[in-house]
Amino acid sequence: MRQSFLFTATRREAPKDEESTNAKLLIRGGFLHKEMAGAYAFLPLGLRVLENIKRIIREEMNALGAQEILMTTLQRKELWETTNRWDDKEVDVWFKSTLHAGGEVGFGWSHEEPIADMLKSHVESFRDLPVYVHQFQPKLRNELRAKSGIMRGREFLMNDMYSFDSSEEHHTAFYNQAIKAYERVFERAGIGEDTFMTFASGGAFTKFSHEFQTIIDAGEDKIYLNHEKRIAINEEVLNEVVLQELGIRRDELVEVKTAEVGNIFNFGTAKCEQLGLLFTNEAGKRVPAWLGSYGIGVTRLMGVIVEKHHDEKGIIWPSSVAPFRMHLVALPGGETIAEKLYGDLQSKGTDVLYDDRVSASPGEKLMDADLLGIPLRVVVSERTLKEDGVEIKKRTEADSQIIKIHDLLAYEVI
RNA sequence: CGGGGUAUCGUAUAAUGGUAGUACGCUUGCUUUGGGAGCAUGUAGCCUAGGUUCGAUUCCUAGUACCCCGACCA
Repeated sequence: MRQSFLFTATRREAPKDEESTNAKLLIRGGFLHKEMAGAYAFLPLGLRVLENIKRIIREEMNALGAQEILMTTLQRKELWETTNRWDDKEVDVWFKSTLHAGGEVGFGWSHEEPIADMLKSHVESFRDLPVYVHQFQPKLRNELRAKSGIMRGREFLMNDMYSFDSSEEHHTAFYNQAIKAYERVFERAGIGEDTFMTFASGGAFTKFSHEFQTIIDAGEDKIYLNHEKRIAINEEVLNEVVLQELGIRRDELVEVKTAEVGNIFNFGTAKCEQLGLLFTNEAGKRVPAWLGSYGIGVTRLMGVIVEKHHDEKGIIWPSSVAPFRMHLVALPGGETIAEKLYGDLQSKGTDVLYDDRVSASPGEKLMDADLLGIPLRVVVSERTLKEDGVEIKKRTEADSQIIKIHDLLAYEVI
């Protein structure tokens, strides 16, 4: 893409109404537009990043055998009443509205109920199970306080997956596979090293749920972690019994601040029983399915990546989620060759942003390149052409090098 | 929802009970070109409603919006 074509502007200064690093940098770079507190629009560059994150998640969920669906944002009051979760006293994040035609609707903050209910139309027998479904759904939550940029919004994108199994054995096996899949997602998204599966409170159905917590200063959670053993415990379940069960001593754990990027939850058969998602088993009996619920805050994940990967100059995208793999920058004297290279790179299929702006000064272009954080910067200028070359510099590194022009096309962009 | 704070050109900010200034941006022109170029030129602003006052962007009250801490959550 030509940068002259991109309608978004970069900003020298962060908006005064943003405190969080992720929002400051993403708005300065033109990735995001703030619509209101807790609601951000994704502009072309931001959308590219978001789609890259979604692609990683989608691939891993597909590999688990989950089929992608898209449920509705509008939800039925009656359905949520069956699980006693319509009342604002039970769920305090509901956005609700009334229909002109009469009746009330809710805006989806979760989709466990609608999905389980929907499956009643499709699951009759043990032969129909397992069913694994996932979706990328905007969630609307009437939070009392939105904060931390896209790490905690009133409107955000979630990947939620649900597993319906016919037996505890199958259910547990899938649950454990899902843990691995989640670890791969965070690894691929560039935060694997600092993301830990964390034992958290399990609610009414099981002892534990499992959270995926990323160490980060801007985090809202506190966990107790043993790096070597990679055991992490949310402070909400930290007690002697749990420590003993996990075979770890309190003094082996350190307290760290984290952000929760994922959560997986075992509902057992209770939720399906409540909702009447029953199937006929081998013995001809009607029994409830085993339900697992698995969430990744996709937009939060993007925020966490920025919090994790930036410096004072801007964002440093992991290449797996970067809006482009290469940033081709034409500086004075290099315009003609840069044009040609852009054409060649495009025909080769390289994912490249080309700074062809004639109005921007060299300094401005270089500052913008750092701010946008594309992994590989390629500068073409009079200076590099004297050596019959282009300058390449990784965003993660301070030093640049000159390579020959014809070598650029063979350069493997990672 | 409890507590604290803020609101001034597009952005970031300053000052002021009586005429609102600066920087960046943007316009136009000339000169420039490897870390947000220079000179000139033009452009554009006091959140809303009440109150106090001869007079309010400024003081007071309320509202609204936004930020932070807490509580709650991907």
